Amino acid sequence: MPDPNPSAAAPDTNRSAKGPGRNKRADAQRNEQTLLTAAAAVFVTSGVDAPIRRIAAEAGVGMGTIYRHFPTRADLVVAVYRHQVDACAEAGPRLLDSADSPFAALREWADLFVDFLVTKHGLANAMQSNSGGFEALHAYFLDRLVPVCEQLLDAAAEAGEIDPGTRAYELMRGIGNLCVGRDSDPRYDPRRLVDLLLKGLLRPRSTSA
Amino acid sequence: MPDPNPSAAAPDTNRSAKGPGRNKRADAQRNEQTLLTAAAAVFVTSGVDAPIRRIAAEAGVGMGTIYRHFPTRADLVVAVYRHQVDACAEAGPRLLDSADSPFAALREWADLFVDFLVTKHGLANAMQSNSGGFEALHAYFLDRLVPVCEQLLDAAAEAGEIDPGTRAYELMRGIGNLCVGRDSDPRYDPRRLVDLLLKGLLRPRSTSA
DNA sequence: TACGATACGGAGCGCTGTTCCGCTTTGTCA
DNA sequence: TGACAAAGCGGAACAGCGCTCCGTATCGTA
Repeated sequence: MPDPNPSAAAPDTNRSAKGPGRNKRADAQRNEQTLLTAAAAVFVTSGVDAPIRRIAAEAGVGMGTIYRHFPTRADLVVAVYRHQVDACAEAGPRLLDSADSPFAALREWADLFVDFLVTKHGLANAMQSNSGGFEALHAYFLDRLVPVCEQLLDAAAEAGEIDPGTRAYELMRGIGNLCVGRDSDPRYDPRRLVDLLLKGLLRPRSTSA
Repeated sequence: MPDPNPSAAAPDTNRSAKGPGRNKRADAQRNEQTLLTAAAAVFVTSGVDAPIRRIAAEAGVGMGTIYRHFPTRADLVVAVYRHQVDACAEAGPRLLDSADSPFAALREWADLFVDFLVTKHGLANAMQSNSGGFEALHAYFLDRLVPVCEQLLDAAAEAGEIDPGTRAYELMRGIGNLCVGRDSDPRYDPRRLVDLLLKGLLRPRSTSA
């Protein structure tokens, strides 16, 4: 959690009143984080309509805890969304350090990104009402993630692994489009196609060039 | 789930093969009609997601009867849709005979049409999957209803109640658009606006001209 | 350490979709 | 006409869900 954003009274972009509890008890804060992670995992496998019970079980908490932190399903989905955006954004630089190469980092990052898209697409359905808030979240998504993706692309290009020229927005949108459709048709695995897309970025290996 | 659903496959001009059961027992045929009428009424007040129990109660039948006739909710919604289209189409000429004037007939017809739109809009949500079948149903809707509306408009124009020129498709689409949104906000009553729209067609009464 | 305040867990309620089977109605045939 | 299989009906019963409520456990503080 690199950005705990402690007690500052600054005009916080958001969460000033609702976000990760500022004055909450330690266990409550822990549970909130646990819930966000667990919900994200469940969303990936069962969609954003997964039973509350299942999410509670995954997190190892009672249902009451979920309802206390996130009174409505939309609240939970939105919170997971933001959490995932943040996690994805923070993962970029970290992967760049830990992975074998910038391109490897990009592939790992894309994997996280695909997980996140499940939540993102589910969000649209879960928020048919207040579409205004949805657009704000989309803007947040772009602000945070495009630069990270850009950074990964640049690093890979600088390392000579891929040709420069492909832009982050375009790539992210392409990945996003590959992931539309909530069916679990075994004949269509978005992840496989995303990997293909990424491999397409690669320059021919020097051995063959 | 590529379900081999025969009802959505062929947009049969009408009931030649699937409609009100040809070889069914008399009581079964009666029940099917009763159900279609009852479901339509419930849809208007509670939307297409109304509990099956409520529809069964409205029709005065058991739940088993609904499931026997319409295995899935989509089946029921589609059947109601067709039924409503037919009813609306047949009501046009009848109202022209029975109402005080062609314009009065048009207003009454519009009232039926607004009821029907609830089902129509619900249909889009209920058929997110096989959108192909949906387009076929929409075509059926246009084929059957536009001519009827045209007839009503022409009759009113011929009687000198309204100015000629307004086309049926445009009017129907206008009414349809006034009815979007499923909220039961008391501040927005589509029916009131539709009535306004229709009054707008009227020529000034001869007394003032 | 002692004691509110805070948060937790999950049993319980009411609602839903869906199935299943004993009973009723219908159509037919002698 | 009466009898009898087949077709159809009703609704109890089951399973799964969202959501609430309150006795209990944990935390932070004096």
